[in-house]
Amino acid sequence: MVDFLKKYLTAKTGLSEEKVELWSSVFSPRKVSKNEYLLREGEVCRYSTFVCQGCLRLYSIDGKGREHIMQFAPEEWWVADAQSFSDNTPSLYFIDALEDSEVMQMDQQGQAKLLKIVPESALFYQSLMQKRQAVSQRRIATSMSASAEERYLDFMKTYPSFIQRIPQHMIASYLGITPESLSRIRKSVVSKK
Amino acid sequence: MVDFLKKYLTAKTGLSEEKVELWSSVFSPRKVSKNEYLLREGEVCRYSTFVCQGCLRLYSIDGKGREHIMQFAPEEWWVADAQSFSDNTPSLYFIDALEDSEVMQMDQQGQAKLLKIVPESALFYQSLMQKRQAVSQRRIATSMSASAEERYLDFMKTYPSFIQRIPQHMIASYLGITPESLSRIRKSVVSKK
DNA sequence: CGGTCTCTTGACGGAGTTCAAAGCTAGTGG
DNA sequence: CCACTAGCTTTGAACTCCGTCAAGAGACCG
Repeated sequence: MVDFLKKYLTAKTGLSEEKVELWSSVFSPRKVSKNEYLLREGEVCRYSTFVCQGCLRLYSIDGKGREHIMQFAPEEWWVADAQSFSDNTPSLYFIDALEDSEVMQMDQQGQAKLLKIVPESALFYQSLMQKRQAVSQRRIATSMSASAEERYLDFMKTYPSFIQRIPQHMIASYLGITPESLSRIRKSVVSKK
Repeated sequence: MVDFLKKYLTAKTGLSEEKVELWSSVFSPRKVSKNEYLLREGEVCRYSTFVCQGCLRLYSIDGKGREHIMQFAPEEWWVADAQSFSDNTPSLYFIDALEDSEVMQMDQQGQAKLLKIVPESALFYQSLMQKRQAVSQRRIATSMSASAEERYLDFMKTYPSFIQRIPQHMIASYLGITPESLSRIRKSVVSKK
């Protein structure tokens, strides 16, 4: 579990073994079983979470009680409500596990300590944040310009591995459509081929 | 123009006069006339821009030739394609001026220099980035859960000052609806009151 | 097995788009 | 300083995509 994180950090940052060792030392392993929550709306997000095994999701629930999935997080993904994590403000989001999962978690003190002992980490997290922002921007543009079918095809192309293991109705929620619509879209996509 | 930036930095960061002086020293003033471009799709975004006077917009153009506005930037706002700016990759976006404007710009070298001479700036930009991300997340959730009318009312509540000076069809573009729809929504909102 | 959760299918309705045209407004040049 | 044009906003009518509601078929788990 720790090894998975170390391997990831080495691959992504190219830092020395000692640095990677220090970096991963601020994380604690944790097992999360399916349907277990890591964060609920109204709570403060205490951890930045790295997924070693399994799959999590980040989502909100709107005024009409409907779920809207913002992010899926399988192996090698990070999840947190960054705003809540760094400002200690109550989160608007939920995080839970779609499968039995193994994760590594860092709290705020850990983050602060990490910045001191491995200053390079700041750059890494900044670039991570930037990529996340780029994805969000793209998603906004797509939700405005593309039809439900185009969005589904785009999703399949971008995250082909997600199709296998994530339930249809959750993909629908991510795409901003109903499960019924997604079912019809899939049918029509297949028949077109 | 420089003074406007200094005043802003002092208010936002509470740093000393000398630090603010150093900070603003990495910026260059620039006048942008209405409809002038600061960035086009395919170009690298060379500057992080702070608006002192006027109003800019950040938008994309989709495959069908339609504009989708991602952000308006009046006084005291920052605009840039952060991804392109830091990675030197071609941007997917356009930035242009809705009004004759005065801005302060910092390039990558300036940013690097700034980090050395005013380390506190890193925290500031990180938090800026985080807020931007929070706004994007919220916008995604809203675009999935709310009707066009709800989105318009939400926009009016969140950015009341924009209504006065930004053309309707651009607000429609920001909201992801057609100008015709926005016109009808406005009519119905007025008649309800 | 039995019950719950997930996916599919059908019929219908409604929010928003598209296309077309007409009024308004504001900027420009003579 | 007025006249003219180009762009912005409004309005109408027809259409379309997707949501809603309802019901049935599978699949998974205790």
